Amino acid sequence: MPLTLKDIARIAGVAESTVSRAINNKPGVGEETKQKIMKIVEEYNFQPNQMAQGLAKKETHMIALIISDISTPGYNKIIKSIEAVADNRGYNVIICNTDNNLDKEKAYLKMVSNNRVDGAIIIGGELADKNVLNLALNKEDLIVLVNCLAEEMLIPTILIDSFKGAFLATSHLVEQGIERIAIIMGSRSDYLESEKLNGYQQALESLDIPYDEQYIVETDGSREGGYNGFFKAIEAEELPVGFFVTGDMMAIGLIDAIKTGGYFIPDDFSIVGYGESQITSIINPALTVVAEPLEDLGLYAADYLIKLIDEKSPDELIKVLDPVLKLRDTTKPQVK
Amino acid sequence: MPLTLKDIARIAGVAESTVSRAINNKPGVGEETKQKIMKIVEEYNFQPNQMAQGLAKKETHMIALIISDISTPGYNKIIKSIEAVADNRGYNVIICNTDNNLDKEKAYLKMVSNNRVDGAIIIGGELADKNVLNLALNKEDLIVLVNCLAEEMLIPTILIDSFKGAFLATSHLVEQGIERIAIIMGSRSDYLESEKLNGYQQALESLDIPYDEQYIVETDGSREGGYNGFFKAIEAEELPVGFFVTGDMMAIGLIDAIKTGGYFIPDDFSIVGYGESQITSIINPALTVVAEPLEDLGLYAADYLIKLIDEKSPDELIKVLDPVLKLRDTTKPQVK
DNA sequence: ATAAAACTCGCAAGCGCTTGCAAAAAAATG
DNA sequence: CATTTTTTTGCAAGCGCTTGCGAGTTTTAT
Repeated sequence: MPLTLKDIARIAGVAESTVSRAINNKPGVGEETKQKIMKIVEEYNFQPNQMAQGLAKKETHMIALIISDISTPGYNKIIKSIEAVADNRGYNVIICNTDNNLDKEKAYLKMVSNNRVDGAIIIGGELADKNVLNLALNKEDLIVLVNCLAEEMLIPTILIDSFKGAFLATSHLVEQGIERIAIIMGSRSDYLESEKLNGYQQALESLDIPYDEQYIVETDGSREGGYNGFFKAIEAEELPVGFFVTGDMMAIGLIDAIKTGGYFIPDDFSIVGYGESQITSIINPALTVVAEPLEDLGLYAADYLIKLIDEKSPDELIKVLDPVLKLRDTTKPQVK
Repeated sequence: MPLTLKDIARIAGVAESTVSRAINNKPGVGEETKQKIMKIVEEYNFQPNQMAQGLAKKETHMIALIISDISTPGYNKIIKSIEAVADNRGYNVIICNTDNNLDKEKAYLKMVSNNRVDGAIIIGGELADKNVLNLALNKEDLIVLVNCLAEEMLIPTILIDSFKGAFLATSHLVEQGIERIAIIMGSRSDYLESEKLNGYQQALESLDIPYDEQYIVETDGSREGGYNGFFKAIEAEELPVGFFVTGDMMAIGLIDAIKTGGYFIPDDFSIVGYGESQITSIINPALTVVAEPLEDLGLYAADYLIKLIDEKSPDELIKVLDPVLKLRDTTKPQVK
């Protein structure tokens, strides 16, 4: 049976309130008494009951981490960094896997409006459903969105600049001497995907390279999608020689397809991927990618949320992080 | 401001206690009153304050998930399945990444002895440090160990039969007509690794194949370890033609090494890996592995812990799950 | 009909902590 | 030294819920 405040108070020969104040560094307790109390707290390794504290203070020191699917490659990095800063600031993070189930999502969001957690971080795609958010949340609920956007809702959001990433990727291919570049992407209706498409287009445009709809292959984002995407892409009148592929799994499929076709990378085709799951560095050849700073993403998100909770409102509502190009083995300068 | 029990009681025109009993399905409240109350609860979407409930009942409905490193490939599967059953049974899981830091681990374990969570699941390697466990835990603390062993401590444990897995792997290689099999493994001092070594030996022995210390390569378990392991292994007098490699990352390194050496898989060397991170199915050639039923692992662990919490003590203290062989492309029958 | 048993329900205490307020003690002032 | 000011401390209420117990009500048995 753990010790209680009362026990400590009795041992120290002071009132509970004094102990409480001492522990929480509140003013109104003499230096001497404080020392004495802290020594006892130390000695008995006293830790206040979080439930009671939560009840009294109406804060839980917990944040919810709402994700559609924990196993998404790369997300573990985000989770890890979120956990790290949370832990560091005295918060626990409880993980909420929604399996893309709106009901589960709503239920989890309810946790924040019911003050079961102090706030929530929502990661990923379809989650930022406006209706769901509207329905489940109150005005004063604290949440931050990561890598997804709930337009018009004025919800703090951290995201990685997909446009810039795509721009980088495409420019890089062009710099290698490639002009016929196909983009293998997920659904255009996904905001982040459409941003990538924009970046791709802009890059081409700014380099005076004609843009050709034939080179745009929309897939379901899966490995198979990438695989089939290759064969779709090479149906174009002029064979594309560069690929910008917007997702890890698609990239893997694409590489499979290219190899299956008997071609070589990067000799026959150059590829730039997008994302930074471990996988891409492991496959052979190692994929040149636009890497997302996932740790930073988690870091900012957690920091932001905790600032919100501590009522130190952060500066910007939307924080955009820059991706960086990681050169590996799927691109190389073309010899003309 | 969320509704409270008192509000509901007022609305329903009954006492708080009655509402409480109704909500918790406790006896002592008439069917009619109960209906009425439940209707109101429904209508107002009332959810009891978890803090208060926790305080009063001394249970938190939270379990801690203590892991050395969340990003370990494959662990996301365990986490996901744990979260799934926890959610299903009305528990939240809070994740605790220790970074292999014993102090952090101790701190997290304190959460259970301080009743901040109802129990904990500890996943993975060095965590089951007897001293730490002893120090941090009380007799009545509820924890279950996953894939690690705290000998002599009588702590419920779920693990995957490494011995059997290694046995399977080795036998499979032998069945392909391979006799000179090297094992690329992590540290012998790791319990699970040593079990794998045992399984390997036993398999050879049972098939009357001589066992040769030269074929045993101990590494640090990393990708580089696997890479270097290959070159170490082929120093043997007689070239091994089969490899049993006990970890994903090592397997990747090993494959790299073999390719670098200009050899082909599975023509020159056959490989059986161990583990079931996504990675192994993605690399080329896809790795034949002893797959660990990670989802089941999480599932059992969570179920076990919650049973413990609900005081329905499960049958066995130690549950051993069987791994299965997944045939892919790194082994094939040898033509003699 | 009345006594006994069986339910239903409400009162009130308590879970362990925080915090406003007042009392007591210490320090500063005239 | 008395008085005011400041600091230190303790009392007690309250956070929202659970639960033992007793009062009130209904049912069953006699």
